[in-house]
Amino acid sequence: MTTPPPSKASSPVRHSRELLLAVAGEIFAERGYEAATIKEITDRAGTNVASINYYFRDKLGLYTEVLRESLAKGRLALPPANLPPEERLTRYIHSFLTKLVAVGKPGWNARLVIRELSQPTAALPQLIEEIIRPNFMLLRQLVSDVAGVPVDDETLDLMTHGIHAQCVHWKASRSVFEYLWPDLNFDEAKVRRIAGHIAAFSIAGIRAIVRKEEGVP
Amino acid sequence: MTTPPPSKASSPVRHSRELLLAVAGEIFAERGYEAATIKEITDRAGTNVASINYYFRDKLGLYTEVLRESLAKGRLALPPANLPPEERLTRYIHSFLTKLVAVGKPGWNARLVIRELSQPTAALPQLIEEIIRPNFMLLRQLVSDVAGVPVDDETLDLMTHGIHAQCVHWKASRSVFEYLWPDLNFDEAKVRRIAGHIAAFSIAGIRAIVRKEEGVP
Amino acid sequence: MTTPPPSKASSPVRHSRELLLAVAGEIFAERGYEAATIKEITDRAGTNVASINYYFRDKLGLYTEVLRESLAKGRLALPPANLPPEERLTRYIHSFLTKLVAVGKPGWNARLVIRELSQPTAALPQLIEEIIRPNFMLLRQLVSDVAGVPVDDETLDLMTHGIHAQCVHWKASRSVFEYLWPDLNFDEAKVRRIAGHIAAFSIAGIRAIVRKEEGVP
Amino acid sequence: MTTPPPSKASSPVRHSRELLLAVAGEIFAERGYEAATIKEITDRAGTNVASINYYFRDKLGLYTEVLRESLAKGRLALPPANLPPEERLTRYIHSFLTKLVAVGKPGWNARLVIRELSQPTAALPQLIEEIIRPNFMLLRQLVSDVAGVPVDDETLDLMTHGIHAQCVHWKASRSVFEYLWPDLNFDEAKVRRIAGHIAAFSIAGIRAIVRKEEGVP
DNA sequence: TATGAATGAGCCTTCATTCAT
DNA sequence: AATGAATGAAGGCTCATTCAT
Repeated sequence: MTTPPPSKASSPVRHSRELLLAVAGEIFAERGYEAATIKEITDRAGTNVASINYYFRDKLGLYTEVLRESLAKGRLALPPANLPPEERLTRYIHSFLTKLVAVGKPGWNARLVIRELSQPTAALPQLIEEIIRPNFMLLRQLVSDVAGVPVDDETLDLMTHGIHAQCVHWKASRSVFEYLWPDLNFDEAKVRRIAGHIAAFSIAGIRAIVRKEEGVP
Repeated sequence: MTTPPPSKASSPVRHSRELLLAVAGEIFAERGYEAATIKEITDRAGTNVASINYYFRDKLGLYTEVLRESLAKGRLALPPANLPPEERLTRYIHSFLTKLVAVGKPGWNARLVIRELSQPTAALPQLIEEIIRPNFMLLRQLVSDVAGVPVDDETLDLMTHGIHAQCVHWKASRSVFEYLWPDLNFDEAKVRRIAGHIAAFSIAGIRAIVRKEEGVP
Repeated sequence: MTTPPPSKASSPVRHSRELLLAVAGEIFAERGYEAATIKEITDRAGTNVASINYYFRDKLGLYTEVLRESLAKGRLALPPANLPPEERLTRYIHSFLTKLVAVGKPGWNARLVIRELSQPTAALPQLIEEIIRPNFMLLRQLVSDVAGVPVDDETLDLMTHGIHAQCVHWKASRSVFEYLWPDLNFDEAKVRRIAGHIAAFSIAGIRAIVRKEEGVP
Repeated sequence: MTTPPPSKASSPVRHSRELLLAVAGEIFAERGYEAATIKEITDRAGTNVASINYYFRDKLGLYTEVLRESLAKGRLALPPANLPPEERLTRYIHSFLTKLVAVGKPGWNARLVIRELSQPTAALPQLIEEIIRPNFMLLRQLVSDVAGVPVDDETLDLMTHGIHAQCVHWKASRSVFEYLWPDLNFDEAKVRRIAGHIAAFSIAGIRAIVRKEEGVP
């Protein structure tokens, strides 16, 4: 067989390949895996349909590669450890939300991930292991810190899910927002407002749940 | 054009049509509109591909009809007005959650709706107007009642979104749960537990937000 | 089997059948046999698709019946024998032309025949035997009378074809006329003008041919 | 869109494309647009149904291209100007007739054009502008020359139509000839005989009409 | 390194036809 | 006397994939 093309090496000129990935990201996010056609992708990238086979073996190979690029950008970092827990949680929520919806970001990274959740492909496990679970564990730790006292696992999970859900919602339901509130745009002030709200709302929630668990009336 | 077959009339024998709708619901929810094939649908329903044309004109007509049936089942009702606000909110959350994830329900109704959100078709506006907005307004009223005092619109919206998000999450992220916690099953006790948690968590959140708005330390 | 429906009997009420024939005539002439659909025919006639099977066995049966009705209307008669030959020929041409293009006639009878010629079906032989050949023989006789002297068969045929062609042309090329001369309409005066022209033109042609055959310089 | 394959360039190897066009010409002429199937065309050409999409986008694209090729072959030229008008007209008729029916020619070019007239598609206007009108104007000029004196427009048109009709008739009614005179074949002698007849017949007609217009008894 | 040419497989749709009622 | 329900067959079209160059 012919020598397959380099898969990761940083060769000097990999123009077409990069271009294909960028274009494919947009189109997969826009149309979904099934509805996207490699013809549209290669047309918009200015290459031949055969280039997909050349660079990525097939359509699924292209999709997988696109998704992997999204993953790399989806990981979140913990805020500085020296801050108070509430502040750390607030900052985490803010950076999560920023990654999801802030203007100026290429929106398709997150949209692709959202779509994968409602219409999983073979790539789902990798997605979960590489970003969803790690991010969840981070958030779980922050929630635990805010609680301040040991909380049983199930309760901790429930609270973490709740906060996670409140963030993801703004991306997942975007089509509804665009329909119901066409003027809504996620500039920096708006993102800060929402993040602040979720944090305050949830911190109160955490405290209440903890108090109840401890039997405090 | 002649009148194809009746669209709503309760004639005594409409076996094939009903069957097709049920089967199509499952398959559309499972695979998505694009990936679903009418051949698979008609095979599983034991009819001929031409039956789609006969009953629903084409694939999109079938999908539209399926979605419409889901809509009819998606509307929620307000809990009894004589209960205290917190209890009413709790009950609303519980019935919402039940509709979304409870075992024994044909899960595809809600899954279809979730999917529409991440991959909207022309049917989205109808979906929004007929169930999403009405349900949102109901929940918004309940939140307002729990707050007890007038709250500005934006804050009220944010709180409502937060609660809504915490509920929907359990359906929207189901594929993740099935992967991470394969044993998780939404029996009645589990649903009650989750609903109770969301309610307690959120009621505390609402109160905190309200206090903060009022300038109470 | 069930008793087939009466095929020719003048039963009191044969509404649907008549209607189907009329509608089918228009549609077959308009679209051609292949492109016409029995659904469109039955829709426009207000009956069920199965009615075709009931009355005419199948699509071809319907077409055949329609064509036969056209045939019955396509036969021409000889003008009175006591007129001079030139006058008889002129009148024949006029009545032929009238049948073909005159306003007020349901145009599809002739159009159907024209179409059959360029796209013959199994019905062609019947069409030829029942109207084309008889009409041709009539015209041939008139040409012979105008010639006045015996003419060899081939020449007689050529002349007859020529006159026939000049008449049919106005129907066969109608789509071209409608495009090039949109205002052209075949009212009585116009038809008379054209018929008069063809007659005069052809009578001169016949005489010239005859003279040449006779060796007259 | 990308540039599909080149449409006119004379690349060295365009085997499949040419073959498809030739085969399609025959089949469209034989069956008509509706009744022709791309499967039959590609089978006979030894290619895959998808090749139609590759080369011509779809069935209509193929048909359009086939018709365009026919157009290019349908234009007639004026006979040498130094000949007497009668001789020029005779030659024109002969070359027209040759193009229409002479043996050895791929008969489908003209048959396709005839068919377009009785069953017009969207391609009709182009057909008229590119060959019918130009040819008509040529013939009209020749008729005018034979007349020798100015003739009013309507009369000139009528005479031109008459001659045109006499020629086209041999192609348009071919199915009738094949039925009534199975032995008839259009060898060179026969075509010459017919052309000579039409010319002589029509020249006499022209002269007679002109005389009548001038009031000569 | 990259692509033009070509195709197999499969999908949606249409349509004439049938049959029980 | 007529039709509602249903379907087999086939058609056009699309699309991912391959392979020689």
